[in-house]
Amino acid sequence: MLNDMKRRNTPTKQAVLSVLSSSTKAMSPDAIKKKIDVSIDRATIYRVLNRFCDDGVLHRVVADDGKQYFAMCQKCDENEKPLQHFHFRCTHCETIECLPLPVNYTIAKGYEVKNVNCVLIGVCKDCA
Amino acid sequence: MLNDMKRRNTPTKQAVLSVLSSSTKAMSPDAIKKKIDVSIDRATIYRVLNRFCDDGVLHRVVADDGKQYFAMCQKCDENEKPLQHFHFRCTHCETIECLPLPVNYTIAKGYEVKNVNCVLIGVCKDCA
DNA sequence: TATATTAATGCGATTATATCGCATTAATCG
DNA sequence: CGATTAATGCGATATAATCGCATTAATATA
Ligand SMILES: [Mn+2]
Ligand SMILES: [Mn+2]
Ligand SMILES: [Zn+2]
Ligand SMILES: [Zn+2]
Repeated sequence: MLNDMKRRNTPTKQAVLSVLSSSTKAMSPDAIKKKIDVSIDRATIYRVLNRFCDDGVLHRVVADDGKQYFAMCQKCDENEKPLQHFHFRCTHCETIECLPLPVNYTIAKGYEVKNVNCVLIGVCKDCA
Repeated sequence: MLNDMKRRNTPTKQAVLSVLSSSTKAMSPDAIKKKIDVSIDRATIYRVLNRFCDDGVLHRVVADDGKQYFAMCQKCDENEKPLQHFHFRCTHCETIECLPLPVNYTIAKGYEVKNVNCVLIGVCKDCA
């Protein structure tokens, strides 16, 4: 937990985590909502996802379609930094996946990189 | 020109190009609009920018704020592919710049990368 | 130069994503 | 059980971007 606010365990949070942990892909709030049987308010979904990101449970990718996608963090527990990796958006099956491909860069002196948001766009191996 | 549709030369297009060619940064449609003296409709700005992207005159970056930014293409004339490079969004001065830093990746076999959208987020050298 | 063609524009409406305020509900703890 | 307050539902709101359509004007042609 990066945030010290007390969190409560709720069915909504459990359901969201359940959906994302059983997915190999990053998912949009709407796609997550659709995967949950019971009706959950849109605003609640967003708030749950944002809190999980704050807490380092999930990470967020903004794709080139301007939308947010969420996925489980792998190395986020432990005090390790979350692994910065590329994402892949397949224009055919319209999915976004976390690639096991770290983002490497050698940036000019003076810049301070705090975060990255990197998406490769094309056709995934399942659709090729 | 990647597109064979006949384009007409208009004051709006000239103004947009003038603004972007005198900027080292990628700019949002709204920022571009503000830099132009005469009033131009929002929809027109978007259409002009989209056409320029289609024609390979400009390229588009979607930042992690979900917004679109536009910048001149360097290697887009000629029949060369446009250079795929990282961008940098400074959270302090709120600008987005094209970095002279190519995006390199070795992706698993089967994937076909058609485009990239890569943004590094942090504090730029002018703000550090 | 005058006229025809149609790309480009202005304007309003529309779509879509995401957030916010506030009253209510319910998780947690003593 | 009762108190505290995090979490939720609902409606309103903010913002980005696009679309339909009538009008304007850039360009080509006579
Ligand atoms: Mn990821
Ligand atoms: Mn660029
Ligand atoms: Zn695919
Ligand atoms: Zn800066």
